[in-house]
Amino acid sequence: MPDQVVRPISRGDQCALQRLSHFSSLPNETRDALEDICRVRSYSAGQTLIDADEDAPYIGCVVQGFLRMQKTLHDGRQQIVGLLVEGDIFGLMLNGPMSVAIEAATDAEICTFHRPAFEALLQRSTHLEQTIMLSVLNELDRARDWMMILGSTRVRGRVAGFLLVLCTRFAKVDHLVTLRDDTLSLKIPIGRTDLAHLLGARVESISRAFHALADKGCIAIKKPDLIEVIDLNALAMEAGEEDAAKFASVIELIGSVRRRGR
Amino acid sequence: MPDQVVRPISRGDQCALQRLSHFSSLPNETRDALEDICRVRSYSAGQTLIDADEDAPYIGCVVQGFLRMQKTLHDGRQQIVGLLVEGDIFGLMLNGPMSVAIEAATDAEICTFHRPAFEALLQRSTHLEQTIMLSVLNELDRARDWMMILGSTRVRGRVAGFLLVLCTRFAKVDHLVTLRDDTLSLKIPIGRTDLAHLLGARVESISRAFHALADKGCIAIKKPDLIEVIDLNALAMEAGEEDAAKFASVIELIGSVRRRGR
DNA sequence: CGGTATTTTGAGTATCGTCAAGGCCAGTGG
DNA sequence: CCACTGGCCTTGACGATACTCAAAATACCG
Repeated sequence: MPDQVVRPISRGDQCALQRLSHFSSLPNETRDALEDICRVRSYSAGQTLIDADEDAPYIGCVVQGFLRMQKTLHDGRQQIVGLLVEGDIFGLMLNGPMSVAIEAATDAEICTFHRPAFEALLQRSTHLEQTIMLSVLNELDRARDWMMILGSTRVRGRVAGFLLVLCTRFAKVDHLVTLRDDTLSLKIPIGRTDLAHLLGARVESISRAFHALADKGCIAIKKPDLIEVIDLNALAMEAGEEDAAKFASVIELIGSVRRRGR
Repeated sequence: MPDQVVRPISRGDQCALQRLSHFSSLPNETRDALEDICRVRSYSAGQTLIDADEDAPYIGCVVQGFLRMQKTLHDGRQQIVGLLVEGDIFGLMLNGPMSVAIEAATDAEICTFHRPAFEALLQRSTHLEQTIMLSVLNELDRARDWMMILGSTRVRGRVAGFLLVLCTRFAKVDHLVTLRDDTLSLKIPIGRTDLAHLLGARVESISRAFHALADKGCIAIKKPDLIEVIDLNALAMEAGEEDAAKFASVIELIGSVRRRGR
């Protein structure tokens, strides 16, 4: 395995920090200070960024790619407790070491901040502190979304819920969600195995659930990791979602992104 | 249903804010300011504190009792995404209304803070902001614990995991966990129905899981809501927990509390 | 003591986990 | 160019588990 690439932020990267929505609203001086203590690291899929029960060596912010937060049980079973995407901040902790490991689910690029320097900056900048607070609150909300999904008794429901979360929370990320000729396409960023660990099921059940949803006419499986949403309402129904209304806005959002993009 | 009781903080309550571990470390002036904008409210079991998708009218802190955070699905199914206990803070939100409803699971007493006043105070006191940050990070950690539990494929495992969380995270609360003559007793603060909503299963499955754990010699069911832990290791095994070592410390903690208590 | 809510039990069916085998695809090396 | 290989996804069969519906037992409260 090649050594991870580490380099200071350079001219080409400066837009990187600005691109992340969290930091774009910061005053310039704070952002400059952040860039000073920022190093860019590249990881390849499968690499471990932070071991469980290890002091996180730094505070990180995902620039590109997907990370998985996971806990391992004594019997080797693994449970994914969250996905980190572009713009997400990790490595914050209360006191002791955090209890989750962080691995690259895909090739990934992240900004890292030396912990003491970052915390010092946090003290000085109320703006930054609020930004971080928002990030944490947002993550808490996402964690509750995962709980909702895991609460579904049927695996079909959990997979449907996952797809809907992809449509909403991850809509703005990369090119995961696209709308083309009125068909909504989803690129699933993680493999079936990870999906199984995330949704609390076995790989086979996940596979069967996908095909069951396809048979019901909710989705079409173009490739294992490329899903077309045929009937959003039916999908929401399977997930037990309260209302498909909130997805209409998503569609609109996607549409506007597309219009803006070309 | 009787009107909820609302009253300003009074002499007898002043210890309440101090008792909450979060606030005890605050500088006196900040705590005084908090007490100025604090009102005590009492709710009885089943009352709704905050509706979903409603702007939380205040920021709250549980003084006594249990609250449940829950989301309701269109089909009436409910999923509990967290329990709030003594010392927990709720009502913080990022922008829009929060997406969870909060109800009293038992009779409860809470401190409420007028939102604008609280947020103003938050601006002025870095100490308070850090306190809140810790609280949120802690809650995030708990949410991940719930995810771990929900990830268990067997209901038995989820119930076992719930009992262990009760031993650890809720150990310091009220008199939920007691050690008497070397037997560890747990008082389960919520009924089977809520438990089912929390663990993503049906009431009947929860009941069967309890009795299955009893048959295996892990626990003894004295009353439906009163459990004796017979074999902590076996329980941890059922939950798939990494290591029972971390529970040894809990036992010790309980022991010390008991010693201190009498 | 009665009345209600909660918990438990039972029987039948659907779903899922498990084990095993097969298929698809990309990269490798002949 | 093709066969081979390894990883991932899918499919099938079977046993274990959980959900559903219904009813009984228990606890709780006045």
